[in-house]
Amino acid sequence: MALKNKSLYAILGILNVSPGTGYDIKKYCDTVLLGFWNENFGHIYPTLKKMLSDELVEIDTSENNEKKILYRITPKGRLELESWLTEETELQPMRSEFMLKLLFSSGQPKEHIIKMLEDYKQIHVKKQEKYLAMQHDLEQGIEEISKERSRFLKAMLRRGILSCEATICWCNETMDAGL
Amino acid sequence: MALKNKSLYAILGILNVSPGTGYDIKKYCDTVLLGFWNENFGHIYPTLKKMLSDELVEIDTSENNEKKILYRITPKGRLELESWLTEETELQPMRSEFMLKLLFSSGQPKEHIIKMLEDYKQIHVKKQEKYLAMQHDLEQGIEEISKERSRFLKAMLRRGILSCEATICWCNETMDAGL
DNA sequence: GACATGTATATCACTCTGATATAAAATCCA
DNA sequence: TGGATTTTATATCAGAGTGATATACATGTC
Repeated sequence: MALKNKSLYAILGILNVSPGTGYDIKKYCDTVLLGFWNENFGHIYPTLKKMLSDELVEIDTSENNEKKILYRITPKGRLELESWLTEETELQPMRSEFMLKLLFSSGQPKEHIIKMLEDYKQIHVKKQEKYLAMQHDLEQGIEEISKERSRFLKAMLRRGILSCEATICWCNETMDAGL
Repeated sequence: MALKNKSLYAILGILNVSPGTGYDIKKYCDTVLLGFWNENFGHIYPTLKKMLSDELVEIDTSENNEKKILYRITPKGRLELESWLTEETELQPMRSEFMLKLLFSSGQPKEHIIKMLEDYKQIHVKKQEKYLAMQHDLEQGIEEISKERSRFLKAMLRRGILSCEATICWCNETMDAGL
């Protein structure tokens, strides 16, 4: 199977919520997707152009702001999104620079390894706090979202919180064990 | 800062354990690194060539198996590895296709979403079982490794186990909540 | 002896990344 | 009012990283 452009599906999914510019798509990834999906302009714009020629998206001409290009998903695009949504997801390979570095740190002084773990822990403590705050806001209903979508967002937040929890626990455990 | 070739550090770290071929490096990633670090031949071979011209590695001519190219880390390479080992590690962005798909599945039938979660859970149950078996083997001392390195391997395994645990818990919780 | 698997190197098209350039509009604040 | 900064917006580039594929010899096995 040929390599698949995954950004295409992210874009279809986002435009299916509401039409938007390339910039909007990037912003959506950085906020709503809670860091679970990274996207770059250097990939968004060329992909949008390709999607346009493949008729998966079209340009919304209602708002003709010269510079701004508003994309909308087409029925063909919705079909493509649906087919991705129903197909099985394979686990993608990981590249954890931290874990790589840790394994090769067996010769490093103990204090340095403890510092590594402490820094890593702090990053996840901060991340978890951010998720908890967002969870709180979502429960207070500060932002206007449909009940349906809010359930999915809550599940994603919960995932982030549990994942940080596991990492923090592991850091503590590993530091207590003396490496 | 320019984009950094991380494979270079993985290769330096591996060759610092013992000299090896490009093939050995790939095998090390697939086994010892427990899936925490993915590497491709398509990147290993060109990177090794570049490292050779940068004098970070050299060719071990003791075993002249014609076809086989045995690389060894140089003092310059060891210096480069050391500098990477002591510098801070930033958290790299994530791309979880599963989480992306989940968020866009709010319109899908409930049974389909439950199946998605169940499949995802099973993948992590299997993965955790594999880690547990390896942990058991390591404790039995089946493989010959130094005490020092074994401590680091145990920490990595523990990380994998806890991470799977968190994912499995989240899947159960999310399925029980009915979405 | 045929067939499959493992070891080994290499290349290709394509995906993805982060830096950088450019410029207009909105916001800040003094 | 005006200057400075931030936000919005598009675009390109070199280089990192991916997975498929080709080739070929060695080893194991049935």
